[in-house]
Amino acid sequence: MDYQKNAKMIKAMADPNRLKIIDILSCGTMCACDILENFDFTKPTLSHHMKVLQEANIVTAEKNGKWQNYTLDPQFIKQLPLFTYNLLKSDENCICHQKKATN
Amino acid sequence: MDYQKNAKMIKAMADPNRLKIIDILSCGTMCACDILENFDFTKPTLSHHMKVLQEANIVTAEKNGKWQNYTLDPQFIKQLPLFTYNLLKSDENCICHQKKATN
DNA sequence: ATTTTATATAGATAGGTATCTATATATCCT
DNA sequence: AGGATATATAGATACCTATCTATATAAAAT
Repeated sequence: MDYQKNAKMIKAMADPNRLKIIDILSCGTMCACDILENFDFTKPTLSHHMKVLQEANIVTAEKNGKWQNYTLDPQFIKQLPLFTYNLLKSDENCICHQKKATN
Repeated sequence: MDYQKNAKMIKAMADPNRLKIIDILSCGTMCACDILENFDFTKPTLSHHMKVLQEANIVTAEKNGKWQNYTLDPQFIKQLPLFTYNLLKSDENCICHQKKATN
C-alpha cells in the first residue's frame, strides 16, 4: 500500500465542503455555478476546492463555453472503495504478521 | 450524509503515517512501542498521532501495566466502507436529482 | 528506594490551508 | 465594441498541524 499516494487522495477529501462536492458530483457532471448553489462561501473559495480535487485526481474538469463542467474521475470511484478494503483487511504481508513469525 | 462528522474521520486519516498505523492495526491489537518500530519519528510524535486517531474514534486504547495497547474501533471498520459507498452512490435524495425534477 | 522502561504532555517552530477581497480572464450577448 | 456572466488568480489573514526537544508520569525491575 502506497501510504503517501493514498494520503494525498484522503487529504483532498478531508474537508466537509469537499466531501459535499464529491457527494453532489456522484450524480453526474455539474458546472461550477450549480455546485456553488449548495454552499455559502464565495466563488474563489469554490475555485480553490475544485483545484484541490482536480490535483488529487478526484475530479476532472472540462470547459464548455462559459461553463466549467466537473465530473468525478472514474479512477477515483474505482479506487476509493478498493483503498478502504485494502486498508482494513488483515493482510498476510502486514508487518505485524511478519513479526509473529519471528517471535 | 453528515459531512462534518465524516470529514472529522477522514481528516484523522489524512496523513501517510496515520494511514500506515491504521493498516498495521488492521491485523489486531498492538502496543505503542511495537507500532513505533515501523516509523522513523519520535515517541511524542507517535503519541500525537495516536491521540488524533483516538479522538476521531478510529482507535481505542487500553492500558495494560506499562503498555498502552491500541485497537481499531470496530465501529470505524464498519463505518468506513459504508461511508465510501454512500458518498459515491448516486442517491435519489441528492441535490442534483432534486434539481432535475424541477427543470 | 532507585533506576529503567513505556508513554504522555508542554511548548516551540515551520509549514500548510480555508477563507476573504480585489482583480483578471474568457466567453457570450446585444 | 461594450456590457454581462462564469470562473480563476493574487495576495492577505487567521488558524491548524506535524514535528521536535525537554520534561513529566507511571509501572516494572533491581
